[in-house]
Amino acid sequence: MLGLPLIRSNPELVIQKLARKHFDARPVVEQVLQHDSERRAGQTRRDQLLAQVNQLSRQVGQLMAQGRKAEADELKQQSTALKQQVQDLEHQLQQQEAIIHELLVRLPNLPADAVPDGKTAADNVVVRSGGTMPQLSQHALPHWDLAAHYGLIDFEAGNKVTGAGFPFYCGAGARLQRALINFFLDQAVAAGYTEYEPPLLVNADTAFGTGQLPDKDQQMYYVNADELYLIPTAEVPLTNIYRDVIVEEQDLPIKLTAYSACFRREAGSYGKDVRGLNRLHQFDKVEIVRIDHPERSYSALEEMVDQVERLVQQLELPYRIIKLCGGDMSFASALTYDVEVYCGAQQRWLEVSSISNFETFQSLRMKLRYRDKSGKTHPAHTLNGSALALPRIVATLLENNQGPEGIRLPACLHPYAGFDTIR
RNA sequence: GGAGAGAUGGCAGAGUGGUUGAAUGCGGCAGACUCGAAAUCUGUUGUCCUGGGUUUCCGGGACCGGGGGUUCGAAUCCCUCUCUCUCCGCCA
Repeated sequence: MLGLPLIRSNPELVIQKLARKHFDARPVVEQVLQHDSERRAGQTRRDQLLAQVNQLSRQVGQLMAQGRKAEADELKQQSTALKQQVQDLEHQLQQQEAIIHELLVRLPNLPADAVPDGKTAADNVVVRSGGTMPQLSQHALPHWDLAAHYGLIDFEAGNKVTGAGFPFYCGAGARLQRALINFFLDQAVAAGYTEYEPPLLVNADTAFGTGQLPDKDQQMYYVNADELYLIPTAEVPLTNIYRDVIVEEQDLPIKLTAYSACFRREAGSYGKDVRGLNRLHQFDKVEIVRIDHPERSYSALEEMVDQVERLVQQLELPYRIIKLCGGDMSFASALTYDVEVYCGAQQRWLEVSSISNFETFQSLRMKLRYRDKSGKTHPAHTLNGSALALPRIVATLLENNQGPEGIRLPACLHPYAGFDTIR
């Protein structure tokens, strides 16, 4: 969420920047300002009254110690009279704080200045691209046909056992999953990220901290009996390790990585978008998370993009890196790069990674701060990215590398898979 | 799942109604000693909200797991929730 001091000191800037995300912030900002000034006035009054109460209580204590009970009783009555006022003010303050919080939580993050103008995905900007486009024959098959032909993925069994979007990987297909996960994790560790294995279920505070709650609750699977959410990405548990934490400035950056299964309800998706591996309810992903100093967070973002770029290069896939425009960015992000790979048989670009700087948006929600040399605390910047999400990588590897002898794997995967071609 | 114990500042650990934001120790920071370090000594050391001055300043308030209550006054008493530990049961 945005910080109250920012809104207080520069409401027009907030409104203006959120307009670039095509969000009309004016009504919310104005309400925030009004409730905030009322709240502060209320607090001042409450604090004054409480100071009196505290004063009286101290005097009562002294009088009692001296055995001057009658005088003490008189002061007690004065204090009791103040108490009702304090309680009323207290109640008002709590209400006001709740309202302000509700309002603040509805405001998206401000886009960075580097974010391109635009409303939809069509306005995104291709930053750079690489790799060579596959030369496939007319008879090239989409990955779902290839997966069936080589016995790599059993969609039907998944449908029966769970439902659509929960496939089984089998044989070389399962082995390929494991190979990719290990390759990605090894690469992340080599880049200085500490490997974690996170819980797959998280509580509501955690889901709130990274911004999944309250607005994206329909995208998460929810376990009623225990009030827990299945994670849509390892970002959620990883970043929340640092919820309510103050880190020392010299300990930044903090770099975390984890493999996890990810669960998404994907309500509202349909058609070719959900065919085969294109969009699943459960999928595997290696995530990288970084907590960094505000001055360094944008160079950190570039580093993370480079890291992901090296992965798709090693996988020998044609790719492009895209900077999302204001209208296409997520609620919590200040700047997002997507990495897409070209999937030859389907003849379409598929998003395999999304790398974002959230600046202080998540930190303010989860009270993640760092302490500078002078001892002051400031919200840290948080970033994360997929490095990488597996299903669309698998789809693209299968489609682009198909040939008469089978499906070739890129060299980087040979030691991990234990084979170089799927036959 | 059953029974019991507990949750205090970065850590350890006192504190059962009255200047207690909280003893003591460790750690951290600053200073003294030292060529330097160790040891020793001295001082200092939490977070958040808020008023005023407005770079280091001065005040008010809140916070001893979360929430609620009793009281003039609660870390201390009561209720409730969560979590941790020990024992029993079950189990990968």
